[in-house]
Amino acid sequence: MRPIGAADATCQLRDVLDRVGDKWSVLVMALLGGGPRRYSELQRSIEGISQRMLTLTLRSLERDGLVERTVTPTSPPRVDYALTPVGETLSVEVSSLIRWAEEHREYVATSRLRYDVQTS
Amino acid sequence: MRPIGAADATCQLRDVLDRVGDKWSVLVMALLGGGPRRYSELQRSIEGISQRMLTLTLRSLERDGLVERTVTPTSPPRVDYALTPVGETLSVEVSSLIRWAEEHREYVATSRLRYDVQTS
DNA sequence: CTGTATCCTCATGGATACTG
DNA sequence: CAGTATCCATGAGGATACAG
Repeated sequence: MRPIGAADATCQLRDVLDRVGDKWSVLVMALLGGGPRRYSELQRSIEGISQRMLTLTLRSLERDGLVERTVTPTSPPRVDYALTPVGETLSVEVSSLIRWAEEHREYVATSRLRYDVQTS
Repeated sequence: MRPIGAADATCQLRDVLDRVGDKWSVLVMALLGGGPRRYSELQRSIEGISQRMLTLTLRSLERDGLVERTVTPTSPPRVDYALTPVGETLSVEVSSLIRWAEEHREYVATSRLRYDVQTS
């Protein structure tokens, strides 16, 4: 069996997983799954994200062809972000991951407590 | 609408997503989804993981109640790792994420090329 | 074989200030 | 409003050596 995550030319699983696994992409994708959003909406909706990271995250997602950026050159400018068709398919996965996290965070918290007690 | 990822006591989405989003957990979970594995099997199967990170990843997953560790005190010792029932449910999500990555890595690669060309 | 212990590097990402 | 530019701290994670 070929090692998983092998760094050869055909399998750049790592590349894609790294992007999905960064700190903010999952949350951004999930939000855009609910429809297009403006830059400021995203910033308000995502607790704790800095301007810098929101921009970097959106640029990466755009670069990967998952998000589309639309500028309306009014004054002040308006920029909307929306999922591309492929982005939609990823947002489905991502939403289901978030649902898992919500459904099991209590179990995880309890497990951690027990583990920490037993190993201390 | 309450911000997603809010850091209050009831919503520790961040906590769980951080664990899932680290560099190796996803791959470990996916492998264990195929059944119990020995420490050395995991190390061989995951391209590029260091001993340190494999151990840390397994400890975290165990702490979260997602993986169970079984020591057989032979000489040399044998240690098997298996998913817990809740771990199984996560490994399903994770496998489906990996499948997405495999199915779309070509699209992502192409998108990146185009983006880099256009913005250079 | 299955780890632990150190050391050290580098990239992630936060804070802040500034701009069209 | 929607960014960019800079600086900087932190910690994730690799390399290596050692141990039960």
